[in-house]
Amino acid sequence: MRALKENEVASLGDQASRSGTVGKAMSVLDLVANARTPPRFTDILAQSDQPRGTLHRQLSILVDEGLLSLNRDHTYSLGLRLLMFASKAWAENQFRVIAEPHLRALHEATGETVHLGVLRGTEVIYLDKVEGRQAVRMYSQIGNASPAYCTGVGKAALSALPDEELERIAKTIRYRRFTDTTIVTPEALIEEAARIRACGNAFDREEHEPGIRCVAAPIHSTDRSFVAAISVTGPAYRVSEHSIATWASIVRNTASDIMEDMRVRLSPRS
Amino acid sequence: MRALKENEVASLGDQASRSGTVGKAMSVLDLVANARTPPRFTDILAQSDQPRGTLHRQLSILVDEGLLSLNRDHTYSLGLRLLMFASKAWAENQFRVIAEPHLRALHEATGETVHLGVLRGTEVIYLDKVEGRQAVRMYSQIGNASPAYCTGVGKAALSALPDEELERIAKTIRYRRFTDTTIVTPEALIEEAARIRACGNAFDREEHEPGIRCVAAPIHSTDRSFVAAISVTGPAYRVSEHSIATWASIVRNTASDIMEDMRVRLSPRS
DNA sequence: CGATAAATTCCAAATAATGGAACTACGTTT
DNA sequence: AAACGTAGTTCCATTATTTGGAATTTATCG
Repeated sequence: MRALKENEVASLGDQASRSGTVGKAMSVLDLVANARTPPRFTDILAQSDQPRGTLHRQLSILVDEGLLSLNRDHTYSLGLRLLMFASKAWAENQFRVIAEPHLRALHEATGETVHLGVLRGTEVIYLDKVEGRQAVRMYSQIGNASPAYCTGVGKAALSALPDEELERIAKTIRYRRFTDTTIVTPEALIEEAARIRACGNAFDREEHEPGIRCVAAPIHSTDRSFVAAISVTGPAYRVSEHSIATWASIVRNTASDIMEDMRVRLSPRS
Repeated sequence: MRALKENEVASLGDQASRSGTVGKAMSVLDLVANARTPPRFTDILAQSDQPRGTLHRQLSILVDEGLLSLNRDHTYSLGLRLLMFASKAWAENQFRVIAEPHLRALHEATGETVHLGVLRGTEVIYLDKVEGRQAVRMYSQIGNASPAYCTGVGKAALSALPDEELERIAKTIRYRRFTDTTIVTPEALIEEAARIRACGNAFDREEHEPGIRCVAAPIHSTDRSFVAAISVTGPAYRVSEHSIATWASIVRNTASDIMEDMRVRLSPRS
């Protein structure tokens, strides 16, 4: 059994395998989702802390429910029902709906790719994306989770958290150096958040991927229980430091327009 | 408790609320997903056959797991974790990956929107879409479920089912007349499937939406345990009956190319 | 402010999940 | 071809989780 102490904060971010049946089922889904290649029963068993019989039954249930699919070669992949759920989750997400026209406007103004991401634990989940030529696959990015500490959207969102929350999360993160400029300590991250609060923008200066530059600005609900961010991103060869600096205020303004719209449209009784 | 007889086929398609804890949880998700507007606790309670206490705890668990989110006004919406799962489900779906280049080629050849959908019970779920101008929102369609009996992709997929399966499903469907030409009886649907089998193409002649025309062709695994279809769709004002007829063979050929690719790449040990 | 409805908490009873072991299917080696 | 090993599946008494009615707290409206 998974050692899980009294004070189980079990905050999301890592694979939280709670005591409940649903939680266990989700842990199994996570295992399948995070596998490099569709795992076989034994592969999942090795990763999981559950006995054979139990795991097997859980998998069967997930397959029956359409959350997993069992391929002919006995490997498991995520099921189509998840797509159905996600499609509705996305289409009906009020925040996304409200932000959408602003994202389009921001794209018009800058000509570069615009992202909308929300913070979930130590990660940002991309909720929307507006780009010009559809060079990359559509659906790409949306739903993707990236580390918050080394992306423009992520750092902007973190900066909007209350101090204690920020500190707690900064300590929770397991830092990994992606490039020379990646932030790799809680202290540096908290400092960076202070800078972002001061100027209103987060910058990603090739901290996650070399060759990618980005300006972002935070968005939050009035009580900060919900934080998100928008960004403009582009390849370094096309987007100079100067362009980035120029866009900073437009991005900030777009962010506050979105917040204003949220305040109005998500007020008491909408 | 939900009356659910001995012979509970409980085939998917309608909201299958099984006995298991996970099944119940998914039923709750379905209720939220199918609500017109984010439901409050009481709204869900009214739809659900569960007692207050039980339902409330289930909702709490789903919120904790990130499958639902509880908005400030006490309404529930689908959670972001579903987006994360779906994003991986989509990106890693082998069938979709294999089909993708063929869909692109088909779009090049026709200039109209190409869809890829798989059959799930009485519905088709759109797995991919290739279109020219990104007039409509990206993400649109993908993950959407539509009735199989009145869409090109759906009818094509149904035609690929073994006879007994087709018959069983034809009887399960609850038909609804969308337009003048909508098929509304099991018999008519089975006849239509026979026609599709004979010529290799399904046509949607404004059966679901007026003003929309479509040619489709079925795709299936060798054992037909998995059936899908592709289609070319366009507005009637731009796409004549004649264009549709012209594209029929290209669509069929694309479908068989995809099947061939599947046979090769999804063979015993890939 | 008081009244009413909605949301949340509680805990003994009911039920579903557990997990070790036994069994089957399949592919590999001698 | 038989024996072996590995991967997958089934079984059922035990155990832990879910259940659900009622009581409590919190929000909403006149």
